[in-house]
Amino acid sequence: MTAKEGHNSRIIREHLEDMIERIEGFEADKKYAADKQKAVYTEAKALGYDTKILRKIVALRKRDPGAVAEEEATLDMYREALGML
Amino acid sequence: MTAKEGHNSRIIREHLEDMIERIEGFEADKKYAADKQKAVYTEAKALGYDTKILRKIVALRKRDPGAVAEEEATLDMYREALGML
Amino acid sequence: MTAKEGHNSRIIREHLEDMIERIEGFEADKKYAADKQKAVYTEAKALGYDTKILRKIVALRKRDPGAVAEEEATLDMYREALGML
Amino acid sequence: MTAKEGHNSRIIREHLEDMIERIEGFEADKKYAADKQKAVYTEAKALGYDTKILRKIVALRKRDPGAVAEEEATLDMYREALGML
DNA sequence: CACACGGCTTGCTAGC
DNA sequence: GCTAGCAAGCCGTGTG
Repeated sequence: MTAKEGHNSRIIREHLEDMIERIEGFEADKKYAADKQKAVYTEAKALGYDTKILRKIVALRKRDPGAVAEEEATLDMYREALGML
Repeated sequence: MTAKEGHNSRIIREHLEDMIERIEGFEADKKYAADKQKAVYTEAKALGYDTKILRKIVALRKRDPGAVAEEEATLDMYREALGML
Repeated sequence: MTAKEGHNSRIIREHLEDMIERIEGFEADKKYAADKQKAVYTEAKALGYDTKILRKIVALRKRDPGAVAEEEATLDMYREALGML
Repeated sequence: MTAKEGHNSRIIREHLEDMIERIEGFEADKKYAADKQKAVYTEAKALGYDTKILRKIVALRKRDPGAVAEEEATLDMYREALGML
Protein backbone atom coordinates (compact mmCIF):
# COMPACT_ATOMS: atom_id res chain seq x y z
CA MET A 1 0.00 0.00 0.00
CA THR A 2 3.00 2.25 0.19
CA ALA A 3 2.80 3.12 -3.45
CA LYS A 4 -0.87 3.86 -3.22
CA GLU A 5 -0.43 5.98 -0.14
CA GLY A 6 2.38 7.77 -1.83
CA HIS A 7 0.13 8.34 -4.75
CA ASN A 8 -2.70 9.70 -2.66
CA SER A 9 -0.32 11.86 -0.74
CA ARG A 10 0.98 13.32 -3.93
CA ILE A 11 -2.54 13.98 -5.12
CA ILE A 12 -3.43 15.63 -1.84
CA ARG A 13 -0.26 17.61 -1.79
CA GLU A 14 -0.74 18.83 -5.32
CA HIS A 15 -4.34 19.67 -4.64
CA LEU A 16 -3.44 21.60 -1.52
CA GLU A 17 -0.69 23.40 -3.35
CA ASP A 18 -3.02 24.24 -6.19
CA MET A 19 -5.58 25.81 -3.90
CA ILE A 20 -2.96 27.75 -2.02
CA GLU A 21 -1.49 29.07 -5.22
CA ARG A 22 -4.86 30.23 -6.38
CA ILE A 23 -5.38 31.97 -3.06
CA GLU A 24 -1.98 33.58 -3.36
CA GLY A 25 -2.77 34.70 -6.89
CA PHE A 26 -5.82 36.56 -5.67
CA GLU A 27 -3.79 37.91 -2.80
CA ALA A 28 -1.38 39.38 -5.32
CA ASP A 29 -4.29 40.90 -7.23
CA LYS A 30 -5.57 42.48 -4.06
CA LYS A 31 -2.16 43.88 -3.26
CA TYR A 32 -1.75 45.26 -6.76
CA ALA A 33 -5.05 47.11 -6.54
CA ALA A 34 -4.31 48.28 -3.00
CA ASP A 35 -0.98 49.70 -4.10
CA LYS A 36 -2.55 51.56 -6.98
CA GLN A 37 -5.18 52.91 -4.67
CA LYS A 38 -2.59 54.04 -2.20
CA ALA A 39 -0.79 55.87 -4.99
CA VAL A 40 -3.95 57.84 -5.71
CA TYR A 41 -4.20 58.84 -2.06
CA THR A 42 -0.55 59.86 -2.07
CA GLU A 43 -1.11 61.97 -5.16
CA ALA A 44 -4.19 63.53 -3.62
CA LYS A 45 -2.27 64.38 -0.48
CA ALA A 46 0.51 65.99 -2.51
CA LEU A 47 -2.14 68.16 -4.17
CA GLY A 48 -3.37 69.35 -0.82
CA TYR A 49 -6.42 67.17 -0.36
CA ASP A 50 -7.21 65.83 3.07
CA THR A 51 -6.92 62.08 2.65
CA LYS A 52 -8.65 61.27 5.90
CA ILE A 53 -11.72 63.09 4.61
CA LEU A 54 -11.29 61.49 1.23
CA ARG A 55 -11.48 58.09 2.89
CA LYS A 56 -14.62 59.11 4.68
CA ILE A 57 -16.15 60.27 1.40
CA VAL A 58 -15.33 56.96 -0.24
CA ALA A 59 -16.86 55.11 2.71
CA LEU A 60 -19.98 57.28 2.57
CA ARG A 61 -20.45 56.72 -1.15
CA LYS A 62 -20.35 52.98 -0.57
CA ARG A 63 -23.41 53.18 1.63
CA ASP A 64 -27.06 53.69 0.84
CA PRO A 65 -27.71 57.46 0.91
CA GLY A 66 -30.99 56.99 2.73
CA ALA A 67 -29.36 54.93 5.43
CA VAL A 68 -26.62 57.52 5.79
CA ALA A 69 -29.18 60.30 6.12
CA GLU A 70 -31.12 58.37 8.72
CA GLU A 71 -28.04 57.61 10.74
CA GLU A 72 -26.96 61.23 10.65
CA ALA A 73 -30.42 62.33 11.76
CA THR A 74 -30.30 59.95 14.71
CA LEU A 75 -26.80 61.04 15.57
CA ASP A 76 -27.84 64.69 15.51
CA MET A 77 -30.76 63.87 17.75
CA TYR A 78 -28.48 62.26 20.29
CA ARG A 79 -25.96 65.04 20.03
CA GLU A 80 -28.60 67.63 20.58
CA ALA A 81 -29.99 65.77 23.58
CA LEU A 82 -26.50 65.85 25.02
CA GLY A 83 -25.82 69.48 24.24
CA MET A 84 -23.19 68.61 21.68
CA LEU A 85 -24.45 70.94 18.97
CA MET B 1 -15.18 86.75 -10.22
CA THR B 2 -18.23 84.62 -9.88
CA ALA B 3 -17.70 83.00 -13.23
CA LYS B 4 -14.09 82.34 -12.50
CA GLU B 5 -14.86 80.95 -9.11
CA GLY B 6 -17.52 78.84 -10.65
CA HIS B 7 -15.03 77.67 -13.17
CA ASN B 8 -12.42 76.81 -10.55
CA SER B 9 -15.02 75.07 -8.47
CA ARG B 10 -16.00 72.95 -11.39
CA ILE B 11 -12.36 72.07 -12.02
CA ILE B 12 -11.87 71.19 -8.37
CA ARG B 13 -15.05 69.23 -8.27
CA GLU B 14 -14.19 67.28 -11.37
CA HIS B 15 -10.69 66.67 -10.13
CA LEU B 16 -11.96 65.43 -6.80
CA GLU B 17 -14.51 63.25 -8.49
CA ASP B 18 -11.89 61.86 -10.82
CA MET B 19 -9.63 60.83 -7.98
CA ILE B 20 -12.47 59.31 -6.03
CA GLU B 21 -13.58 57.33 -9.00
CA ARG B 22 -10.09 55.98 -9.52
CA ILE B 23 -9.99 55.00 -5.86
CA GLU B 24 -13.36 53.31 -6.19
CA GLY B 25 -12.20 51.48 -9.29
CA PHE B 26 -9.31 49.96 -7.35
CA GLU B 27 -11.69 49.25 -4.50
CA ALA B 28 -13.81 47.24 -6.90
CA ASP B 29 -10.72 45.38 -8.10
CA LYS B 30 -9.84 44.51 -4.53
CA LYS B 31 -13.34 43.29 -3.86
CA TYR B 32 -13.36 41.18 -7.00
CA ALA B 33 -10.12 39.47 -6.01
CA ALA B 34 -11.28 39.08 -2.42
CA ASP B 35 -14.49 37.42 -3.53
CA LYS B 36 -12.64 34.99 -5.77
CA GLN B 37 -10.29 34.21 -2.93
CA LYS B 38 -13.14 33.63 -0.56
CA ALA B 39 -14.65 31.21 -3.06
CA VAL B 40 -11.45 29.15 -2.97
CA TYR B 41 -11.63 28.98 0.81
CA THR B 42 -15.27 27.96 0.62
CA GLU B 43 -14.41 25.23 -1.85
CA ALA B 44 -11.53 24.06 0.32
CA LYS B 45 -13.78 23.91 3.36
CA ALA B 46 -16.35 21.86 1.44
CA LEU B 47 -13.57 19.41 0.58
CA GLY B 48 -12.72 18.97 4.22
CA TYR B 49 -9.71 21.22 4.52
CA ASP B 50 -9.27 23.28 7.64
CA THR B 51 -9.47 26.84 6.40
CA LYS B 52 -8.09 28.35 9.56
CA ILE B 53 -4.93 26.33 9.04
CA LEU B 54 -4.95 27.16 5.36
CA ARG B 55 -4.91 30.84 6.25
CA LYS B 56 -2.01 30.28 8.57
CA ILE B 57 -0.14 28.47 5.82
CA VAL B 58 -0.73 31.32 3.42
CA ALA B 59 0.48 33.79 6.05
CA LEU B 60 3.57 31.68 6.73
CA ARG B 61 4.47 31.44 3.06
CA LYS B 62 4.35 35.21 2.79
CA ARG B 63 7.12 35.54 5.31
CA ASP B 64 10.83 34.91 5.06
CA PRO B 65 11.43 31.24 6.02
CA GLY B 66 14.50 32.13 8.05
CA ALA B 67 12.59 34.71 10.04
CA VAL B 68 9.79 32.22 10.65
CA ALA B 69 12.27 29.60 11.86
CA GLU B 70 13.94 32.07 14.17
CA GLU B 71 10.65 33.21 15.62
CA GLU B 72 9.55 29.65 16.20
CA ALA B 73 12.84 28.87 17.91
CA THR B 74 12.40 31.82 20.24
CA LEU B 75 8.82 30.89 20.90
CA ASP B 76 9.81 27.34 21.76
CA MET B 77 12.47 28.67 24.09
CA TYR B 78 9.94 30.78 25.96
CA ARG B 79 7.43 27.97 26.04
CA GLU B 80 9.99 25.60 27.44
CA ALA B 81 11.03 28.10 30.08
CA LEU B 82 7.38 28.28 31.10
CA GLY B 83 6.78 24.56 31.06
CA MET B 84 4.44 24.82 28.12
CA LEU B 85 5.98 21.98 26.14
CA MET C 1 28.27 25.14 35.63
CA THR C 2 25.13 23.13 35.41
CA ALA C 3 23.96 24.31 38.80
CA LYS C 4 24.61 27.92 37.95
CA GLU C 5 22.88 27.59 34.62
CA GLY C 6 20.03 25.90 36.34
CA HIS C 7 19.91 28.73 38.80
CA ASN C 8 19.93 31.39 36.12
CA SER C 9 17.32 29.51 34.17
CA ARG C 10 15.09 29.39 37.19
CA ILE C 11 15.57 33.10 37.73
CA ILE C 12 14.79 33.83 34.10
CA ARG C 13 11.84 31.53 34.14
CA GLU C 14 10.41 33.08 37.25
CA HIS C 15 11.01 36.54 35.92
CA LEU C 16 9.33 35.67 32.65
CA GLU C 17 6.44 34.10 34.46
CA ASP C 18 6.12 37.10 36.71
CA MET C 19 5.87 39.50 33.82
CA ILE C 20 3.40 37.33 32.01
CA GLU C 21 1.23 37.05 35.05
CA ARG C 22 1.21 40.79 35.46
CA ILE C 23 0.23 41.14 31.82
CA GLU C 24 -2.51 38.59 32.29
CA GLY C 25 -3.74 40.39 35.37
CA PHE C 26 -4.19 43.58 33.38
CA GLU C 27 -5.76 41.57 30.61
CA ALA C 28 -8.33 40.34 33.11
CA ASP C 29 -8.94 43.89 34.25
CA LYS C 30 -9.52 44.97 30.68
CA LYS C 31 -11.92 42.11 30.12
CA TYR C 32 -13.81 42.89 33.30
CA ALA C 33 -14.29 46.51 32.27
CA ALA C 34 -15.14 45.53 28.71
CA ASP C 35 -17.80 43.12 29.94
CA LYS C 36 -19.35 45.75 32.17
CA GLN C 37 -19.32 48.16 29.30
CA LYS C 38 -20.94 45.64 27.01
CA ALA C 39 -23.67 45.14 29.60
CA VAL C 40 -24.44 48.84 29.47
CA TYR C 41 -24.75 48.67 25.70
CA THR C 42 -27.00 45.63 25.99
CA GLU C 43 -29.17 47.43 28.49
CA ALA C 44 -29.31 50.50 26.24
CA LYS C 45 -30.30 48.38 23.29
CA ALA C 46 -33.08 46.75 25.30
CA LEU C 47 -34.37 50.22 26.13
CA GLY C 48 -34.55 51.10 22.47
CA TYR C 49 -31.38 53.12 22.07
CA ASP C 50 -29.36 52.75 18.91
CA THR C 51 -26.07 51.32 20.12
CA LYS C 52 -24.23 52.02 16.91
CA ILE C 53 -25.01 55.70 17.37
CA LEU C 54 -24.16 55.47 21.02
CA ARG C 55 -20.72 54.19 20.10
CA LYS C 56 -20.29 57.08 17.71
CA ILE C 57 -21.28 59.52 20.44
CA VAL C 58 -18.75 58.01 22.81
CA ALA C 59 -16.09 58.24 20.12
CA LEU C 60 -17.00 61.86 19.39
CA ARG C 61 -16.84 62.85 23.04
CA LYS C 62 -13.33 61.44 23.23
CA ARG C 63 -12.12 63.88 20.65
CA ASP C 64 -11.39 67.58 20.81
CA PRO C 65 -14.64 69.40 19.91
CA GLY C 66 -12.79 71.92 17.78
CA ALA C 67 -11.07 69.21 15.78
CA VAL C 68 -14.40 67.46 15.30
CA ALA C 69 -16.01 70.67 14.08
CA GLU C 70 -13.18 71.34 11.67
CA GLU C 71 -13.29 67.84 10.28
CA GLU C 72 -17.03 68.05 9.80
CA ALA C 73 -16.66 71.37 8.02
CA THR C 74 -14.12 69.90 5.63
CA LEU C 75 -16.25 66.85 5.07
CA ASP C 76 -19.26 69.01 4.27
CA MET C 77 -17.16 71.00 1.83
CA TYR C 78 -16.12 67.86 -0.01
CA ARG C 79 -19.63 66.48 0.06
CA GLU C 80 -21.01 69.67 -1.35
CA ALA C 81 -18.39 69.74 -4.09
CA LEU C 82 -19.51 66.24 -5.02
CA GLY C 83 -23.21 66.98 -4.87
CA MET C 84 -23.68 64.76 -1.85
CA LEU C 85 -25.78 67.19 0.14
CA MET D 1 -47.58 69.86 26.66
CA THR D 2 -44.40 71.83 26.33
CA ALA D 3 -43.60 71.47 29.98
CA LYS D 4 -44.27 67.80 29.92
CA GLU D 5 -42.24 67.32 26.79
CA GLY D 6 -39.49 69.32 28.31
CA HIS D 7 -39.71 67.12 31.33
CA ASN D 8 -39.53 63.93 29.31
CA SER D 9 -36.69 65.32 27.26
CA ARG D 10 -34.80 66.08 30.38
CA ILE D 11 -35.40 62.57 31.66
CA ILE D 12 -34.27 61.09 28.37
CA ARG D 13 -31.30 63.35 28.21
CA GLU D 14 -30.24 62.51 31.73
CA HIS D 15 -30.77 58.86 31.12
CA LEU D 16 -28.71 58.98 27.96
CA GLU D 17 -26.02 60.93 29.69
CA ASP D 18 -26.01 58.50 32.56
CA MET D 19 -25.48 55.52 30.32
CA ILE D 20 -22.78 57.27 28.36
CA GLU D 21 -20.97 58.23 31.49
CA ARG D 22 -21.06 54.66 32.71
CA ILE D 23 -19.68 53.53 29.37
CA GLU D 24 -16.96 56.16 29.57
CA GLY D 25 -16.12 55.07 33.09
CA PHE D 26 -15.49 51.54 31.91
CA GLU D 27 -13.60 52.94 28.95
CA ALA D 28 -11.31 54.71 31.39
CA ASP D 29 -10.86 51.48 33.33
CA LYS D 30 -9.91 49.68 30.16
CA LYS D 31 -7.43 52.37 29.26
CA TYR D 32 -5.91 52.31 32.71
CA ALA D 33 -5.36 48.57 32.53
CA ALA D 34 -4.11 48.79 28.96
CA ASP D 35 -1.57 51.44 29.92
CA LYS D 36 -0.30 49.36 32.83
CA GLN D 37 -0.05 46.38 30.55
CA LYS D 38 1.83 48.36 27.96
CA ALA D 39 4.27 49.45 30.64
CA VAL D 40 5.04 45.80 31.43
CA TYR D 41 5.75 45.16 27.77
CA THR D 42 7.99 48.22 27.63
CA GLU D 43 9.85 47.03 30.69
CA ALA D 44 10.20 43.55 29.21
CA LYS D 45 11.56 44.97 25.99
CA ALA D 46 14.11 47.05 27.89
CA LEU D 47 15.23 43.86 29.60
CA GLY D 48 15.82 42.20 26.27
CA TYR D 49 12.70 40.12 25.97
CA ASP D 50 11.05 39.75 22.61
CA THR D 51 7.66 41.36 23.10
CA LYS D 52 6.20 39.95 19.92
CA ILE D 53 6.87 36.47 21.27
CA LEU D 54 5.62 37.49 24.67
CA ARG D 55 2.32 38.48 23.10
CA LYS D 56 2.12 35.13 21.38
CA ILE D 57 2.76 33.37 24.67
CA VAL D 58 0.01 35.32 26.35
CA ALA D 59 -2.34 34.47 23.49
CA LEU D 60 -1.40 30.78 23.69
CA ARG D 61 -1.99 30.63 27.42
CA LYS D 62 -5.48 32.01 26.91
CA ARG D 63 -6.41 29.04 24.79
CA ASP D 64 -7.20 25.44 25.68
CA PRO D 65 -3.88 23.51 25.58
CA GLY D 66 -5.50 20.57 23.84
CA ALA D 67 -6.94 22.77 21.13
CA VAL D 68 -3.55 24.41 20.66
CA ALA D 69 -1.85 21.02 20.36
CA GLU D 70 -4.37 19.82 17.86
CA GLU D 71 -4.08 22.92 15.76
CA GLU D 72 -0.31 22.68 15.75
CA ALA D 73 -0.50 19.03 14.70
CA THR D 74 -2.75 19.92 11.80
CA LEU D 75 -0.54 22.80 10.82
CA ASP D 76 2.52 20.56 10.83
CA MET D 77 0.68 18.07 8.68
CA TYR D 78 -0.10 20.73 6.11
CA ARG D 79 3.39 22.13 6.24
CA GLU D 80 4.88 18.72 5.72
CA ALA D 81 2.58 18.04 2.79
CA LEU D 82 3.84 21.26 1.26
CA GLY D 83 7.50 20.63 1.98
CA MET D 84 7.66 23.47 4.45
CA LEU D 85 9.48 21.54 7.14
C1' DC E 1 11.23 66.37 11.81
C1' DA E 2 7.94 64.67 8.81
C1' DC E 3 6.63 60.85 6.51
C1' DA E 4 5.61 56.26 5.12
C1' DC E 5 5.30 51.43 7.12
C1' DG E 6 3.84 47.57 9.86
C1' DG E 7 1.62 45.81 13.82
C1' DC E 8 -2.15 46.20 17.01
C1' DT E 9 -6.65 47.30 18.28
C1' DT E 10 -11.21 48.13 17.42
C1' DG E 11 -15.62 48.10 15.03
C1' DC E 12 -18.57 45.81 11.27
C1' DT E 13 -20.30 42.07 8.79
C1' DA E 14 -21.58 37.67 7.60
C1' DG E 15 -22.17 32.97 8.51
C1' DC E 16 -23.32 29.02 12.12
C1' DG F 1 -27.20 35.66 19.24
C1' DC F 2 -22.50 34.75 18.89
C1' DT F 3 -18.16 34.02 17.04
C1' DA F 4 -14.81 34.37 13.35
C1' DG F 5 -13.10 36.91 9.53
C1' DC F 6 -12.50 41.45 7.43
C1' DA F 7 -11.48 46.12 6.93
C1' DA F 8 -10.43 50.60 8.95
C1' DG F 9 -8.06 53.58 12.15
C1' DC F 10 -4.45 54.30 15.46
C1' DC F 11 -0.02 54.24 17.12
C1' DG F 12 4.50 53.38 17.70
C1' DT F 13 8.80 52.63 14.78
C1' DG F 14 12.33 53.45 11.58
C1' DT F 15 13.97 56.28 7.83
C1' DG F 16 14.84 60.16 4.52
